[in-house]
Amino acid sequence: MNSQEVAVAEETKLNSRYSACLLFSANALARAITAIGDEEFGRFGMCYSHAYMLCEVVAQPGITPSELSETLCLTPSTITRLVEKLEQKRFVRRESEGKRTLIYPTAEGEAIQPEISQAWDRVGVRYSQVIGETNVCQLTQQIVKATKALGEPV
Amino acid sequence: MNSQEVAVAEETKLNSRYSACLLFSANALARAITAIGDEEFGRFGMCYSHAYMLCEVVAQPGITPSELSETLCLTPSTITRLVEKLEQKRFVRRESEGKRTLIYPTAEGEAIQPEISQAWDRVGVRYSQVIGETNVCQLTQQIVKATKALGEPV
DNA sequence: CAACGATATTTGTATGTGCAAACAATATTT
DNA sequence: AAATATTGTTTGCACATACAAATATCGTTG
Repeated sequence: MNSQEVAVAEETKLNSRYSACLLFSANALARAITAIGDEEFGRFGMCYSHAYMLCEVVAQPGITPSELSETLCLTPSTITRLVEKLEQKRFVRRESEGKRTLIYPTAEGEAIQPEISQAWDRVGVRYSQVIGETNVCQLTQQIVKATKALGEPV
Repeated sequence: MNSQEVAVAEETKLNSRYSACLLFSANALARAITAIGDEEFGRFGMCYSHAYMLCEVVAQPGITPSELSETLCLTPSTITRLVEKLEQKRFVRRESEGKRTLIYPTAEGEAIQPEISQAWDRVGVRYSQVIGETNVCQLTQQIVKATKALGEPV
């Protein structure tokens, strides 16, 4: 909290400021972390979601959008858009099977996946440098816990 | 981590999976928290950023975009867009002063601000219900710390 | 087996956000 | 005092994401 925020906190309830703070810092953290990711994956013309998605497709050829939606914590429609982009870059291809869609890596996709993995490693190193290795684990665990709690029915 | 992710983790380096996990869960958390906020502020046709911005403008009439950018952890261009929307809703007005722009609340803006504050309270209550009161504080502190660390020059 | 409900995916539309460039005004240097 | 650099704000463009509606297919029930 900066001095301005503290001043505001005195006028209103501290409790609500905390919520505001959590909301903002959670988004700010996500943006800051994403920035590091995008910096690494930008050279492939990807964002972190594409990068993770490609790894999943290589690891599980024939994976469906629904499964990806679950794994990536993203809406099916978002998955479609991400797959489109990856398809346009010739890293994956789609195959219709009934009402489902199976997603397979192309040769190019398989070829580039190791580089993507290396980029993930670099991202990890950079997090640790900035946040501290133990903090990364703690933070991740706490965030995962909170996210799970929020994901459950209220 | 679900069973699929665990399987993947065994194939690649665990370390890099942790980074992936942090990146994703940070974004997932931000989305989940934002969803609660938007639910409360949606009735005003606002997102949480508008809501917080309006509170800041009421608290500090004549605040500039730069200052808001600092407080809200958002890019100046984003601030411009948010102010435009708030202006269009007649909650704030802009006044040019040299190269700066001063933002003032309108009467409507001042009138609605208490309702917004109440919405912030409700958001806080809902967080506590789901995540747990003590966890909210811990999580917020840890996130703020990490965000600050990431904001500093590397 | 035909009809209807459930599930999987895609498309249309909208939004918050950021980057880079364009302005506009102030500050600094020569 | 003129030229140049710096600072503050806005605009153009792009992107990840979500929601709601439209399709398409599958499963189930009458």
